[in-house]
Amino acid sequence: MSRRRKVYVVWKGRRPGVYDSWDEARAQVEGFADARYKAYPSRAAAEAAFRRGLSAGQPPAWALVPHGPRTPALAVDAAAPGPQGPAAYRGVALYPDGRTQEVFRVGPLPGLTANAGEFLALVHALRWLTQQGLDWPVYTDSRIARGWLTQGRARTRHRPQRGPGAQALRQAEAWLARHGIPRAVLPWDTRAWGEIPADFGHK
RNA sequence: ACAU
DNA sequence: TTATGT
Ligand SMILES: [Mg+2]
Ligand SMILES: [Mg+2]
Repeated sequence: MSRRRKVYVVWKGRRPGVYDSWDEARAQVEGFADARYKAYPSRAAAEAAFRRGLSAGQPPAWALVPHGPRTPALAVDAAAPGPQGPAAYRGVALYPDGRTQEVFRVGPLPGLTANAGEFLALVHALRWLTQQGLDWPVYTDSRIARGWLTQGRARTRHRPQRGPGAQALRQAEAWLARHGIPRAVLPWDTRAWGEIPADFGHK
Protein backbone atom coordinates (compact mmCIF):
# COMPACT_ATOMS: atom_id res chain seq x y z
CA MET A 1 0.00 0.00 0.00
CA SER A 2 0.96 3.65 -0.16
CA ARG A 3 2.54 4.30 3.19
CA ARG A 4 4.52 7.19 1.76
CA ARG A 5 2.96 10.56 2.31
CA LYS A 6 1.74 12.31 -0.82
CA VAL A 7 2.25 15.94 -1.77
CA TYR A 8 -0.62 17.93 -3.22
CA VAL A 9 -0.58 20.53 -5.99
CA VAL A 10 -3.40 23.07 -6.17
CA TRP A 11 -3.44 24.98 -9.48
CA LYS A 12 -6.89 26.48 -9.03
CA GLY A 13 -8.18 27.04 -5.52
CA ARG A 14 -8.35 29.61 -2.76
CA ARG A 15 -4.57 29.77 -2.47
CA PRO A 16 -2.76 27.92 -5.33
CA GLY A 17 0.43 26.16 -4.31
CA VAL A 18 2.05 22.95 -3.11
CA TYR A 19 0.80 21.34 0.12
CA ASP A 20 2.30 18.56 2.23
CA SER A 21 -0.98 17.13 3.45
CA TRP A 22 -4.43 16.51 2.12
CA ASP A 23 -5.82 18.43 5.11
CA GLU A 24 -4.04 21.59 3.98
CA ALA A 25 -4.86 21.04 0.30
CA ARG A 26 -8.54 20.29 0.87
CA ALA A 27 -8.94 23.63 2.66
CA GLN A 28 -7.93 25.35 -0.59
CA VAL A 29 -10.12 23.15 -2.73
CA GLU A 30 -13.32 22.12 -0.96
CA GLY A 31 -16.31 24.14 -2.03
CA PHE A 32 -14.22 26.03 -4.58
CA ALA A 33 -15.85 25.96 -8.02
CA ASP A 34 -13.62 24.59 -10.83
CA ALA A 35 -10.82 23.68 -8.42
CA ARG A 36 -7.91 21.79 -10.05
CA TYR A 37 -5.56 19.73 -7.95
CA LYS A 38 -3.56 16.50 -7.99
CA ALA A 39 -1.44 14.35 -5.66
CA TYR A 40 2.24 13.62 -6.39
CA PRO A 41 4.63 11.10 -4.81
CA SER A 42 7.29 13.63 -3.84
CA ARG A 43 7.82 17.29 -3.06
CA ALA A 44 10.09 17.62 -6.12
CA ALA A 45 7.55 16.11 -8.49
CA ALA A 46 4.81 18.29 -7.08
CA GLU A 47 6.78 21.50 -7.38
CA ALA A 48 7.79 20.65 -10.94
CA ALA A 49 4.17 19.98 -11.83
CA PHE A 50 3.09 23.23 -10.21
CA ARG A 51 5.70 25.16 -12.20
CA ARG A 52 4.69 23.45 -15.45
CA GLY A 53 1.16 24.57 -14.79
CA LEU A 54 -2.22 23.24 -15.65
CA SER A 55 -1.71 23.61 -19.38
CA ALA A 56 1.39 21.41 -19.47
CA GLY A 57 1.39 18.80 -22.19
CA GLN A 58 -1.52 20.38 -23.99
CA PRO A 59 -1.21 22.07 -27.37
CA PRO A 60 -1.82 25.84 -27.27
CA ALA A 61 -5.30 27.15 -28.06
CA TRP A 62 -4.33 28.37 -31.53
CA ALA A 63 -3.49 24.82 -32.62
CA LEU A 64 -6.89 23.52 -31.50
CA VAL A 65 -9.44 26.17 -32.48
CA PRO A 66 -11.50 25.54 -35.65
CA HIS A 67 -10.33 28.56 -37.64
CA GLY A 68 -6.84 28.99 -36.26
CA PRO A 69 -3.76 30.46 -37.94
CA ARG A 70 -2.28 28.97 -41.11
CA THR A 71 0.77 26.90 -40.30
CA PRO A 72 3.66 26.77 -40.63
CA ALA A 73 3.97 30.47 -40.03
CA LEU A 74 6.14 33.08 -38.37
CA ALA A 75 4.67 35.09 -35.47
CA VAL A 76 6.27 38.34 -34.31
CA ASP A 77 5.78 40.63 -31.34
CA ALA A 78 7.48 43.59 -29.68
CA ALA A 79 7.58 44.86 -26.12
CA ALA A 80 8.74 48.09 -24.53
CA PRO A 81 9.05 48.58 -20.77
CA GLY A 82 8.34 52.32 -21.06
CA PRO A 83 6.18 54.49 -23.36
CA GLN A 84 9.23 55.66 -25.36
CA GLY A 85 10.91 52.33 -25.29
CA PRO A 86 13.39 50.83 -25.46
CA ALA A 87 11.62 48.25 -27.62
CA ALA A 88 12.72 44.68 -28.26
CA TYR A 89 11.16 42.26 -30.73
CA ARG A 90 11.30 38.61 -31.67
CA GLY A 91 10.05 36.06 -34.18
CA VAL A 92 8.66 32.64 -33.34
CA ALA A 93 8.07 29.79 -35.80
CA LEU A 94 4.66 28.10 -35.51
CA TYR A 95 4.24 24.48 -36.54
CA PRO A 96 0.97 22.63 -37.22
CA ASP A 97 1.31 20.44 -34.11
CA GLY A 98 1.46 23.49 -31.85
CA ARG A 99 5.20 23.51 -31.26
CA THR A 100 6.96 26.88 -31.36
CA GLN A 101 10.56 27.97 -31.71
CA GLU A 102 12.14 31.42 -31.40
CA VAL A 103 14.12 32.17 -34.55
CA PHE A 104 15.24 35.74 -33.89
CA ARG A 105 15.35 38.27 -31.05
CA VAL A 106 16.59 41.86 -31.33
CA GLY A 107 17.06 44.73 -28.89
CA PRO A 108 16.22 46.47 -26.68
CA LEU A 109 16.72 49.43 -29.01
CA PRO A 110 16.80 52.82 -27.22
CA GLY A 111 14.24 55.41 -28.30
CA LEU A 112 11.92 53.00 -30.11
CA THR A 113 8.26 52.76 -29.10
CA ALA A 114 6.40 49.46 -29.00
CA ASN A 115 4.78 50.36 -32.33
CA ALA A 116 8.15 50.96 -33.94
CA GLY A 117 9.33 47.63 -32.55
CA GLU A 118 6.29 45.86 -34.01
CA PHE A 119 7.11 47.41 -37.40
CA LEU A 120 10.77 46.37 -37.26
CA ALA A 121 9.70 42.87 -36.27
CA LEU A 122 7.57 42.57 -39.41
CA VAL A 123 10.36 43.70 -41.72
CA HIS A 124 12.82 41.40 -39.95
CA ALA A 125 10.36 38.53 -40.46
CA LEU A 126 10.08 39.23 -44.19
CA ARG A 127 13.85 39.37 -44.53
CA TRP A 128 14.32 36.18 -42.53
CA LEU A 129 11.72 34.20 -44.51
CA THR A 130 13.15 35.42 -47.81
CA GLN A 131 16.67 34.53 -46.78
CA GLN A 132 15.57 31.06 -45.58
CA GLY A 133 13.61 30.48 -48.78
CA LEU A 134 10.43 29.80 -46.79
CA ASP A 135 6.99 30.73 -48.12
CA TRP A 136 5.32 31.10 -44.71
CA PRO A 137 2.87 33.87 -43.77
CA VAL A 138 3.72 36.35 -41.01
CA TYR A 139 1.36 37.04 -38.10
CA THR A 140 1.25 40.23 -36.03
CA ASP A 141 -1.18 41.49 -33.40
CA SER A 142 -0.35 45.12 -34.24
CA ARG A 143 -2.76 46.80 -36.66
CA ILE A 144 -0.58 49.88 -36.54
CA ALA A 145 2.54 48.09 -37.72
CA ARG A 146 0.58 46.33 -40.46
CA GLY A 147 -0.65 49.69 -41.70
CA TRP A 148 2.84 51.17 -41.63
CA LEU A 149 4.18 48.19 -43.53
CA THR A 150 1.63 48.69 -46.29
CA GLN A 151 2.69 52.33 -46.51
CA GLY A 152 6.33 51.30 -46.55
CA ARG A 153 7.15 53.63 -43.65
CA ALA A 154 7.02 53.73 -39.84
CA ARG A 155 4.87 56.78 -39.14
CA THR A 156 5.97 57.11 -35.52
CA ARG A 157 5.89 60.45 -33.73
CA HIS A 158 9.00 59.47 -31.80
CA ARG A 159 11.69 58.70 -34.33
CA PRO A 160 15.19 58.73 -32.88
CA GLN A 161 17.53 60.74 -35.09
CA ARG A 162 20.70 58.89 -34.19
CA GLY A 163 21.77 55.61 -32.68
CA PRO A 164 20.80 51.96 -33.21
CA GLY A 165 17.05 52.63 -33.20
CA ALA A 166 17.32 55.27 -35.91
CA GLN A 167 19.57 53.01 -37.99
CA ALA A 168 17.25 50.05 -37.65
CA LEU A 169 14.25 52.06 -38.86
CA ARG A 170 16.15 53.51 -41.82
CA GLN A 171 17.48 50.08 -42.83
CA ALA A 172 14.06 48.48 -42.53
CA GLU A 173 12.43 51.13 -44.68
CA ALA A 174 15.22 50.93 -47.23
CA TRP A 175 14.80 47.15 -47.47
CA LEU A 176 11.04 47.54 -47.87
CA ALA A 177 11.49 50.06 -50.68
CA ARG A 178 13.70 47.57 -52.53
CA HIS A 179 11.80 44.35 -51.90
CA GLY A 180 8.20 45.27 -51.17
CA ILE A 181 6.15 42.84 -49.06
CA PRO A 182 7.08 39.39 -50.45
CA ARG A 183 5.04 37.32 -47.96
CA ALA A 184 1.46 37.38 -46.66
CA VAL A 185 1.27 39.51 -43.51
CA LEU A 186 -1.83 38.52 -41.56
CA PRO A 187 -3.59 39.80 -38.43
CA TRP A 188 -3.27 37.59 -35.35
CA ASP A 189 -6.73 37.12 -33.75
CA THR A 190 -5.84 37.43 -30.08
CA ARG A 191 -9.43 37.14 -28.92
CA ALA A 192 -10.00 33.83 -30.68
CA TRP A 193 -6.50 32.32 -30.52
CA GLY A 194 -5.03 33.70 -27.32
CA GLU A 195 -1.88 35.80 -26.89
CA ILE A 196 0.41 35.63 -29.94
CA PRO A 197 3.13 33.01 -29.30
CA ALA A 198 5.88 35.59 -29.86
CA ASP A 199 4.56 37.64 -26.91
CA PHE A 200 7.08 38.57 -24.23
CA GLY A 201 4.65 38.07 -21.37
CA HIS A 202 5.55 41.41 -19.82
CA LYS A 203 1.97 42.50 -19.38
C1' A B 1 -14.20 52.67 -31.04
C1' C B 2 -10.29 49.35 -32.24
C1' A B 3 -5.41 47.33 -31.70
C1' U B 4 -1.08 47.29 -28.93
C1' DT C 1 -3.62 54.06 -15.03
C1' DT C 2 -0.21 55.58 -18.46
C1' DA C 3 1.29 55.85 -23.47
C1' DT C 4 1.44 54.62 -28.82
C1' DG C 5 -1.29 54.74 -32.85
C1' DT C 6 -5.53 54.50 -36.84
MG1 LIG D 1 2.07 42.99 -29.84
MG1 LIG E 1 2.80 41.25 -26.66
